[in-house]
Amino acid sequence: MREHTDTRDRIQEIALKLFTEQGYEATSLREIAEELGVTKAALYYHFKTKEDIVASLAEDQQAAMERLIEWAREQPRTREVRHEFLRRYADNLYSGRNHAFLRFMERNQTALRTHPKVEKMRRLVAALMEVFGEEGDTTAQRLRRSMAIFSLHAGLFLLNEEKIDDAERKALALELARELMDAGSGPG
Amino acid sequence: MREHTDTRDRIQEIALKLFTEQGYEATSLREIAEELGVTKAALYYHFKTKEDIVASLAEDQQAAMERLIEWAREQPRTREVRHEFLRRYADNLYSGRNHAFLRFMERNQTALRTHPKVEKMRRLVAALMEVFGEEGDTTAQRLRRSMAIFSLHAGLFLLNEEKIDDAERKALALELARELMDAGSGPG
DNA sequence: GTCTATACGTCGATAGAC
DNA sequence: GTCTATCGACGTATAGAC
Repeated sequence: MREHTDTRDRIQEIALKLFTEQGYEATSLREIAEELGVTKAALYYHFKTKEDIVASLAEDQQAAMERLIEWAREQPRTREVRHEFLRRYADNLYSGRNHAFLRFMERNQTALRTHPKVEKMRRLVAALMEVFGEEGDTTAQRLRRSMAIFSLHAGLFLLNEEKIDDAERKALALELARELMDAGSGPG
Repeated sequence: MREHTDTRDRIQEIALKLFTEQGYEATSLREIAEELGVTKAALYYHFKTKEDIVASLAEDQQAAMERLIEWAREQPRTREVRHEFLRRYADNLYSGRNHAFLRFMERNQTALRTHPKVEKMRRLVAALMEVFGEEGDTTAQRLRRSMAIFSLHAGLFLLNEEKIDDAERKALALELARELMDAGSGPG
């Protein structure tokens, strides 16, 4: 599909790290190149533009989220399915670069507001929040379902001072997400 | 205390709007000046630097939050006090520029990470989340108290598609915040 | 694939006239 | 208080050698 060099992967890794730590606009291609040990021009061999680096990062995560939404739509509307849905999303989040990418998105919402792939990701997150929504739901229920997804995102960084490992963090965030999801759904 | 011209106030208003909509770094002083109908140089008469505009916006909100934390520390640790605390914070948030400023902070976390007044504000938000913490609290409880504050911040923009007014939005966010705060506190 | 060199724009900020 | 004019630094991006 695409040529897959080590350098390309390292650019993604370093870019995501610096974008998250310092901000998207505040991070120049010069900085990325420096940390990588090459010049700016080398980056342009692997990526057409700065935005293109973000696009490449969004692509993997997008596929995973689309698959999860597709899965959820085919399932019966039961409490067990909703819990399994949250578990799958948490597994996805807490593995690989996925959580790092979502944190980057959340911390740089405005800077990335016109980025097509980021807009797509925002719509997918919104879809996650609504996939178990039904006709007669109240606004109070919608709020709780949204906050269920949100608590998974927030879990990792809200508890960063605690002396616990990621597995426990994930379990705690997931437990709260289930409570909120149950409170935001009808019976059954 | 300080000379208080109309222009100074309009600069704050327009800057906060553009910073929130477009991002802090993505908004140039030229844009602010243009929307105001003056030149960049005029801005520099009212504010020493770009960061100084942010600092001025933080100051009002900081005072209100410090007062609220001070108040909470003097109260007995009861359920009624915690609910009153949330109500006061929500009143503060949903009035004036306070909520707009916090949204701006959340959406531009990384770009503002080294800004002294913004760091101070982050510490104050953390203090709000911990002000009802006690010695033997579990991590699960801490997470719920944090999410209680967070749900007040999130309430306004998570429900932006709903056809309800701000008063109802506030009431719904407050109700969820109470649930989370109760779940994150000991009995009494 | 990576380099040097550079084009070209915009940024924040300042000097000095009015 | 606001202007014109300008500075130096840095940004993204490209051309062309190796």
